[in-house]
Amino acid sequence: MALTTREQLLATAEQLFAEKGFYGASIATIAKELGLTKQALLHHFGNKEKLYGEVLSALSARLAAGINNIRQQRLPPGEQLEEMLLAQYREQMTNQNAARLIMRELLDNEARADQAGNWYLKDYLEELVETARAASPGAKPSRAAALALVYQLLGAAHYFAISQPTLVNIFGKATLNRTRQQFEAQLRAIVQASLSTLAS
Amino acid sequence: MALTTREQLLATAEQLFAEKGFYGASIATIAKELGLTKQALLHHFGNKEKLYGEVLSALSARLAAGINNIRQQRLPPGEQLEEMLLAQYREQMTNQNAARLIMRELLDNEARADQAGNWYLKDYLEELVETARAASPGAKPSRAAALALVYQLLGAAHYFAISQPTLVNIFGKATLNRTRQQFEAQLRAIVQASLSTLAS
DNA sequence: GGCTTAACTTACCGATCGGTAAGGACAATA
DNA sequence: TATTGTCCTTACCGATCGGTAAGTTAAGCC
Repeated sequence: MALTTREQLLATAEQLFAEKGFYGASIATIAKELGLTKQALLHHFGNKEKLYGEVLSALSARLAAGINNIRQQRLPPGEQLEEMLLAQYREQMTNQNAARLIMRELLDNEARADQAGNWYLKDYLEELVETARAASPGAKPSRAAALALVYQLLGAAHYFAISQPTLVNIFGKATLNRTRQQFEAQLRAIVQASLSTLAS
Repeated sequence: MALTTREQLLATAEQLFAEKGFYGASIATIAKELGLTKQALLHHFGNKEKLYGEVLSALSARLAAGINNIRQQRLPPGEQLEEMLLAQYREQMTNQNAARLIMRELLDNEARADQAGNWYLKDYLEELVETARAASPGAKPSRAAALALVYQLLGAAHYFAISQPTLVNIFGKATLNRTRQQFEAQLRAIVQASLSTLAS
C-alpha cells in the first residue's frame, strides 16, 4: 500500500509525538526527520496544533475502523466485546505509537490551550459502551455501569501496552516475555468475569 | 502538619509537572508559581532534571509508605491485595497529581536522556507482585503470572483516575458520577475474579 | 567585630521555540 | 508565451528555553 506524501508526513509526526509528546517534539525535529525544513512542514499544516490534530483524527479513524470490522463479523454479543478488546490490545502492543498517543492525549488535552471539543476518543468510547451493554447477559445495564466496565478493561490492556519499556527494565526480558504470554488469557478471563458481575 | 520550605517547593513542582509534563513545565513557570525567581529555584535543586527526580522519589516514597501501612494490618492474603489496590485507587482519585505523574513517567522515562537506573516504581511494583503471589489461593504462581495480574488491576484503576477530565467532557458530570459509584465495587470484583483465575 | 554559609538577586548567555515574510523553482494551464 | 498555484527555500522575528556568573543580603557562629 503506497502512502501518499501527506500520509508519510503524518506517520512520522505521529511517531515523534508519541515518543516525546506535544511539547517534547518540535516541528523542526519532525521536519528534519522527514528531510524537510521546518517551514516546508508548516506550509502543509499551518501550525503545530493543526498537525497534531490531524495526527489524532487519523488515529481515531483507525480505531473506529478496527471496531467496525469486528462488529460486522456479527459475533454473539458476549464474544464481540472480548474480541474488540483483544484486537485493541494486540494493535497497541504491536503499534506502541497509538497507545502512547492516546495516553498522552488523556493527560494533555486539558492543559493544552485547546479550543473545546477536540475529543477524539468520543465515538470510540461510546461504541464500546454500547457493545458492553448489549453483551450483558441479564438486564441491560446503565451507561454508567457499562462505562465503568469498559474503562477497567481498556485500562488493563492499555496500561500494560505503554509500560513495556519500563517493565523490561524492572523485571527483565525473560520475565516480561512470560508475562506477555499470560496476559492475553487473563484479559479474556477478566472480560467474562466483569460481564457477569455487571449482570448481577 | 507544617511543610518545610523544601517540601512546599516540591509540592508545587509536582503539581506543575503532573499537569504539563517534564517538557511542558518550565522551571521559570514553577518558580513564578512559588513567588521565586528561576535562579532561586535552581539554587535549591541544581537543575531541572534533579528537581524532577526529587519530585519522583518523594512520590515513590509515599507509594511505598501506603503499601507498608496496609501490610502491617496483617490482613488475610486475599484481602491484602484488594486493600492495597483500593487504597491506591482512592489515593489517585483524590490526588490526581500522583496518578498523572506516574503515567507521565511511564511514557517519558525512555525518551528523556535519563542516565540509566531511575526506576522509581520498581520497589512499589515488586511489593505488589509478591503480595499477589501470596494472595493466590492455590499453588504460588510465577512472578510473571502475578505481574500480569497486578498490572491489569493497576491499569484498570490508574487509567480511570487520569481520565476523569476527558470522561466528564465526553459523558457529562451526571453519568460520570454514577460511574464512579460503581467503579469501586467492580474493581473489587475484578480482583477476586482474577485471583481465582490465577490459581487455576 | 570577623567569617561563613544559605538564600537569594540582577544580568546575562547561546540555543531553540513556534511562526511570518518574501521570493524562487517548476509544472500545469490558458 | 504568460499566468497561476504548489511546494519549498532563505532570512528573519520576538519569546522562551535551561543554565551560568557574580554580587547582595541576612542570619548564625566564633
